[in-house]
Amino acid sequence: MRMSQLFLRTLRDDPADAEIDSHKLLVRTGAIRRISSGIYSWLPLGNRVLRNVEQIVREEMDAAGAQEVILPIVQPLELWERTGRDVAYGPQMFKFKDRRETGFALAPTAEEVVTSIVASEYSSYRDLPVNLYQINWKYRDELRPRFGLLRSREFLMKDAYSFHVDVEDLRKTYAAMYEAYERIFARCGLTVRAVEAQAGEIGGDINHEFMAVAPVGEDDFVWCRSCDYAANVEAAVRSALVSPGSSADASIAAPEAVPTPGMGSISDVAAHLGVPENTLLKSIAFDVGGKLALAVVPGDREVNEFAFKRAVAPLAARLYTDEDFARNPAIPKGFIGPDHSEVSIVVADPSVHGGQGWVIGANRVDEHTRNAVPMRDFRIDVVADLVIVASGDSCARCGGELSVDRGIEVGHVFQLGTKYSTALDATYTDDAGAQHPMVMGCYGVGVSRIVAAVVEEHSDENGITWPEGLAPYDVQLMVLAGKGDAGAGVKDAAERLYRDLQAAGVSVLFDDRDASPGVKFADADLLGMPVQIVLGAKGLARGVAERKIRATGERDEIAIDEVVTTLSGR
RNA sequence: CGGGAUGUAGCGCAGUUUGGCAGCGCGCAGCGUUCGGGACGCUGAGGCCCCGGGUUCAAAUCCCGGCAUCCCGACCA
Repeated sequence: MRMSQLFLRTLRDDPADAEIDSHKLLVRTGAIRRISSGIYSWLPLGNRVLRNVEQIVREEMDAAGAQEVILPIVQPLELWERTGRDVAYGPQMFKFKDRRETGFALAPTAEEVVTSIVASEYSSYRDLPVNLYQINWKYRDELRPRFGLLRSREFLMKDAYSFHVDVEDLRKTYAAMYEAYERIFARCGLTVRAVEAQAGEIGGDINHEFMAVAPVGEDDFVWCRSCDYAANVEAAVRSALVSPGSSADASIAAPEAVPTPGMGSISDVAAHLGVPENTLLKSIAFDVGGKLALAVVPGDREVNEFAFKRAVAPLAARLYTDEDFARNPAIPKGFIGPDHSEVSIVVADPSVHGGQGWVIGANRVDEHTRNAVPMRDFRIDVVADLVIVASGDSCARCGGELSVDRGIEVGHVFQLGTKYSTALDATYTDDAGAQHPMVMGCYGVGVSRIVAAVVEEHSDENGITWPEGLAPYDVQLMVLAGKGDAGAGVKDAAERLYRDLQAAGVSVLFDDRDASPGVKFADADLLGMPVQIVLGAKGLARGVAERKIRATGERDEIAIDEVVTTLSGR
C-alpha cells in the first residue's frame, strides 16, 4: 500500500478524551475514530489489525474442532424472556421495537439463539458433541464506556458454544478451548494469566478468565509466587491465618464499653483508641432471607461479597442498603458488632475466630466494646474465608506468597451446565431412549479488546510496536529522495524494491509521500510496523538500504539486492 | 445513579471574569526554498462559537432550559 493513497491522517497531539496509551495511540495512528460514546469506526490500518486478530482466533478455533457460523445481531426479546435474562441483563441491553411493536435487542451475547438452533436441529446422543462459534459484533449499553476499545458499547467478540451429553464430555472440549486460548494469546503477543473466576450473569459452574497483565486493567486478580494458583479477586481465597493484630493471650479481661462519639469508621475508632486497625472487627450487614446476617472480618480488611454469598448459599444474600438501615434503627450503621440480638447468622473469617481481644461495635450509636473474645462475648455461626485477598497473604494451596495484579479480561471460558438447555428445551435422547438436557459450555474472546490490550503491552514513547502477525503491514518502506537526478534515481530504486517485496509476498506500507525525512521517520515509529526499510541517496550510492527493527531500535544495513530475500526469508 | 469538569475550524487550545470585527498552534491548499529524525518563507481556504429561548443597540461572552462528551465513584462480562 502506498501511503500517498492510504486513507490515513495521523495526529500529532493526543486526543483530549483519551486517558490510556492504547486509546491515545489507536486514535493518533488513525486506526479508529469515535462516532459516539463507546462506539468506534475502524479505519484501514485498524481494520487490518482487527482482521489479523480475527484470523488468529479463527485458525485456532478451527484447529480445536469448532465450526464457524454467523448468528443474528438483532435478536427477538421473546427468546431472552424464556431464560429470564431480559431482566438479568436489563438496562445493559440495547432494546428496540419494530414497526409491529415486537421487542428486539442487539446481541450482547448469543446463548439463547444458539441453544434454540441446536435444540431444533439435534436430538440424539449420536449428534453430540458439537461446538459452534462466531466472530461478530456485540452490544452492551455500558453505564460508563471508557478507555477507548477496552470498555466500548460495540465490540467484536468471538463466542463459542459447545453441547454435550454429560459433564465429562464437556470437560474435554473445555480443556481444548482452554489450550486454544493459550495459543491465541501467545500468537497475539500478550502476556496472559488464566485465573479461576466467579460465575457472573452467564451462570454456570467452573470458569476461567484470561487476564492480559496490564496496570490499566479493570480487574484485580490474585496469583501465587510459588505454585500455579491464580484467581479473580472475587473468587480468590487465602490460607486461614490468625490476624497479626490479635492477641493469643487466653486471659483477656472482661469486655468493656468505650464511648466513640461520632466515630462510625474503622480509622476513626482506631485513631481514637490508639490501636492498630487490625485489632478492630468490621461487621458488614447483609439481608439473608429477610433476616439480618453479619460478615465479620478484621478492621484492616475488606469483605468479599461473593465469598459471603457462597458461605450462606443456598440462601440469597444482598448487602444492606441505606433504606434497610433507615427502616431498622436497631442496626446502627458504623457501630454494628457481632453481638447483636437480632442477628440470624454470624459469618466470620478464620482470622476473626482465631483472634482475641477485639474491638467491636456495641450496636449502640457512639459506642464500641473492647476486649471482645469470640465464642465468649459474641457467637460465630459459620467460619468461612471472607476477606478480599491482598498482596502478602498466604496461598491456600501451598502457603506461598500471594500477589495481586491488574489485568484486562481478554477471554473467558465457562462450564455452563444445563441452565440454557433446560430453559430452551435443548434435549437429546440417550441410547436407552431417555431424554436429557444437553450439557453446555461457552467460550468468549474479546477480539477488539485484544487490539487495545496489545497496544498497552507493545508501545513506547514514540508510538506502537506491533507484534509480527498483528501489524497492519510487515514492513514500512521509506524513500528519502531529494529533487533532481539523484532524487529520481532513489525514487526509481524504491519503486523497484516496493514491487519486488510485494511480489515476494511481503506486505509493505510504502511511504512514497513527498514529505520531509523527519515526518516519515516520526510516522513510521508512530504507526509501528515491525520492520522499517529506509532508502536514501547516500545508501543507494553504496548499494545499501537501512533496516530498523521498530521494537528494539536495532539498525543495520542490507545490500539493496538482498533486501527481498532477507525480508521474505527465501 | 451520585460528585467534578468541558463543549469555539479536521486535531490541540485561547478568548467568557469586565458584552463591541472569530483567534493561535498543528493539519489542509497554492508558490518558492529545503530534503537522514515531526524544515522555512509568502499566500490562502476552512466556523450553526453544542441546541433552544431570553436580556441588550449589540451575546462565544450575561440569564433560563435542554443535549452531548470526559473524569472520579457506584454498577458490570
